[in-house]
Amino acid sequence: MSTIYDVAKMAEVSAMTVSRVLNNPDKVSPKARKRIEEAIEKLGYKRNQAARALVAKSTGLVKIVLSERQTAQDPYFMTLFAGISDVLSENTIAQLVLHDMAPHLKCDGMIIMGLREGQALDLKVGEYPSPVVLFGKGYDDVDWVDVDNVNGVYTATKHLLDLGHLEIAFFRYDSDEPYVKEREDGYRKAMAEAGIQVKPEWVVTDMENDSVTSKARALRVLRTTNVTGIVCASDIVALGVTQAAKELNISVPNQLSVVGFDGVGVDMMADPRLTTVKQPVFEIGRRLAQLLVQRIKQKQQNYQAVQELIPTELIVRDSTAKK
Amino acid sequence: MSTIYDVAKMAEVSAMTVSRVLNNPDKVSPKARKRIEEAIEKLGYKRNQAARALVAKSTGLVKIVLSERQTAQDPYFMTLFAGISDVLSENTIAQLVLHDMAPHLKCDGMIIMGLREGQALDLKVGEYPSPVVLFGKGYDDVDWVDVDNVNGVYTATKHLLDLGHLEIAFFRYDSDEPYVKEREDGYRKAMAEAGIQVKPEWVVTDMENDSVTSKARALRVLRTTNVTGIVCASDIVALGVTQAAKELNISVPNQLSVVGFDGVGVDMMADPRLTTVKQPVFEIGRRLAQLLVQRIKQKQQNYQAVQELIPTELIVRDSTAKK
DNA sequence: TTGTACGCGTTATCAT
DNA sequence: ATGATAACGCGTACAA
Repeated sequence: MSTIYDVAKMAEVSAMTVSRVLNNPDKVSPKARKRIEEAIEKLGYKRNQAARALVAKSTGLVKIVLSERQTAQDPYFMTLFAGISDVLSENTIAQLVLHDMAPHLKCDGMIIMGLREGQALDLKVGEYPSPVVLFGKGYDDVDWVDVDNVNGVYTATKHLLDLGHLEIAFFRYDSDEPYVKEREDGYRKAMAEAGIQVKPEWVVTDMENDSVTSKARALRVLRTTNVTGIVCASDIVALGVTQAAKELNISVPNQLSVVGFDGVGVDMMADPRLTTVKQPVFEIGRRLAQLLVQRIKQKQQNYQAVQELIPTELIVRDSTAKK
Repeated sequence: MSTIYDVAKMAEVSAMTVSRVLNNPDKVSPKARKRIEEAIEKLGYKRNQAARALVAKSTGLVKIVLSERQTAQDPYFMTLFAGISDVLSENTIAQLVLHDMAPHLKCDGMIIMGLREGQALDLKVGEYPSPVVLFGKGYDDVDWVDVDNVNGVYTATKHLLDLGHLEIAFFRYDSDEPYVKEREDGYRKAMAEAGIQVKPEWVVTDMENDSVTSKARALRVLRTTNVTGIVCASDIVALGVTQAAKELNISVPNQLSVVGFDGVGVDMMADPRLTTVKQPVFEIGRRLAQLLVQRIKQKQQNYQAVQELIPTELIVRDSTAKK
């Protein structure tokens, strides 16, 4: 593998001039530049990234941290990851996917999508030498990008209200992360605005985000209440609801309207296809990475944390109808 | 950021001894080692990967090359990618996702899943300084991993034959890649073994792997032939077939049995759920990466190309039944 | 067991 | 516009 010295020798200049052609071409005379470029071509010279990184004190590497649950099984995180990867690779930044912060490993930046169970994230400002971007609301003084959960479910609930539904339930599940609570807030906000008192039995929390669990709950609720609309904290929950309705011979959407949340594939697996609140997951991934790349390039100056809420989109399909 | 020299100073040894603790801990006296480890801890020392790479002439980087079509929109490639990423990251090898081979960029190895349209892959043995693993059958002297398409469809066809079907069609599509042809071969093999003459109108090639195209074709074929079983070159094709059957009031699986191929999500979106030939996509991704990592570690010795055919699994669901 | 000296390929600084 | 030199942090050969 040839080096700048080989190129320099062939072009009869010093290594420094070769380096200039690579980095500041306009600071080299056209004649010399042409000779050098030819030599580069002939020798098949490739920049040595390691050497560049060594002197630049950069690594060209970004860590992507996610919990074990956030894996290939989950199309949500795969899409997010694809978006991130897209932007990073555009910028020739390599990525390493990890399940913890791997503090012994130097990098130019980190995107944290989740941590290993039990690993609390404690980031203090400036504690990390390289920029960090979080997926999901985090500390006030750290950059993050999140979905606008409140507005998403608000819109979904309003959709049902507009269709004439009055008795609308919200099916949520337990989570240590705040997004489920936010979605509930969106529901409550829409109901309050419509002047409808939310009955306690309408807001049901289950342990798992899982269609079997959800189906069981739906059977229970549909038998004991008069709800005609159900807003779900996820498409998986909504899938369970459609299954329960089928078992009870309740027609969706004629007798029951159901709205999901996420829109990453499960929504299409339900029968009927779900009306859902779609997250622009790939775009969110891209945004996370863009923010980080920007930080890496601007290097430390101007540390006002950037925090963005990405809007969702209500996709109306076949699981909702007029009351 | 501290270096081995800082650690050395604090531990009152030479930098060399620190380096030994990092690489060959057993060649250092326990006392010195303990002091050094404490110093590392106190200083928060992190190895400089760039410096290591520079001297080791390695990059710690692998390129993943895929075509534009193979993106986030496609769960197949995302899953494959997730498998690759899984193994590489386990081995602390960073990855860069590209749409061409980026020859100006040095790396320790490459996994090629596809190339930009029109970019022919011409790999000559030993031409590439770093190891390459291909997804899909490639040159004889290059490592590759592929799905066992022939056996996959053979099994699927045999499944229909075992259910008593005799007039079985194969719906394929055009592709510049050989896998569709291989799937057809599997179909023909099973039919031949069963002693059934394949009629020309049974093997239908469409331009696109697309459910709309496929639906149109299915309408045509179902109207003009007596087939009771259709083996499809992909789940997307099979999805189109179920849609056509619904339109013609042909019951799947009572009047028509349909088998798909892939098993990456679309199979669950069809109504009824498809019997399909499932590829272990994530595992294939892992295997690709494992092979590459092995090559990188063993560095050039023993260059017998490794070529693996990964078996598929027939998943019987609701789209096939006895004739 | 431990240390010295040098090289890896590039770039920044300072000179010419 | 161009070049000489040092420095980046680590590993390896060799020496002690």
